[in-house]
Amino acid sequence: MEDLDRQIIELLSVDGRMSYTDLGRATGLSTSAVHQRVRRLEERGVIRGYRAIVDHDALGLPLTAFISVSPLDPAAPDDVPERLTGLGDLEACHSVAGVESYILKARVGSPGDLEDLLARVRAAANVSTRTTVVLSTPWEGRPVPPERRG
Amino acid sequence: MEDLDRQIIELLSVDGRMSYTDLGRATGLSTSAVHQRVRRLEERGVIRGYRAIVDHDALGLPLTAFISVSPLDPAAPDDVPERLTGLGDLEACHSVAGVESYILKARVGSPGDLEDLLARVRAAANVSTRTTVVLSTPWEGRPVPPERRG
DNA sequence: AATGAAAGGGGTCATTG
DNA sequence: CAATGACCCCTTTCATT
Repeated sequence: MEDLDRQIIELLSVDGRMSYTDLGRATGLSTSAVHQRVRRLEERGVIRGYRAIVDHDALGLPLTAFISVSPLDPAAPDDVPERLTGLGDLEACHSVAGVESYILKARVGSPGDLEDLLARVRAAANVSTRTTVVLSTPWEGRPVPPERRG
Repeated sequence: MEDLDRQIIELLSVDGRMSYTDLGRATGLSTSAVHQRVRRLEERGVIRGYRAIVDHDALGLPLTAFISVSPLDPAAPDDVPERLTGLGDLEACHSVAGVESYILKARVGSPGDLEDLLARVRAAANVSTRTTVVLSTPWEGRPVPPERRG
């Protein structure tokens, strides 16, 4: 990973809509050179896409929760992620090393919606759940800068 | 929140670099109408920014972990988030209702880096930690669609 | 609040070094 | 792999409704 690529990634992590012209000015490359590098980063899967960062409160989804999941039948084949896909309200699904098997991140509108979601999760994947409600989020989604080599 | 705004937000959540022209085509609005709406969504703070989504493996940060944090001195003023800001490697900090006080999300390069980070977290905020290592991430950062009204 | 037009700048590609 | 130049499309603004 070249230094120029890391610079470009860092800039696009902070402002995903920055123009190739501005990226060029910031990196000392021409517009088309930057464009070429970005295309290659996208093709290689280093840059996976671009997203608008949205305020969940404004969207009517003020309640965030982490749901830890344990399969009830340890003998059953583990297809929990597949069963939870398309359930809605779930932003992430991590397989973890710990007491439980998965950690889910949920965004809902109200405690009632969370109650509904938990019922749907348990039913869809045959699991028990342990839920941790988020009270506030001092910071989130902060881009972790790419590793620098000495 | 109007339906057109929700449509625009959904489109920009999936492709944060979509052009105003394409947004117009997708929503049936003129380019300038879309542009005006996006500007207002940004000004109101509904759209908080745009980010490139980056593959952490490719950046040399293949190890993700959730760190649950408990203050050692419950009498001390709670400024954990401030103390952890700028520590690096931390992507998020949530204040939570549960046995522990905070959940942190970390991205590091190796178990050794995680060990270092945990020491820094404990020292900086005077806390004990409980860490859950992520083994794999079936999905993450999936945009939760804005609430639809019946 | 949306439209359409006009002016300027950026994206895109082929070519060259 | 980067730079240049040309062309086209998009962005941006403004007057109009």
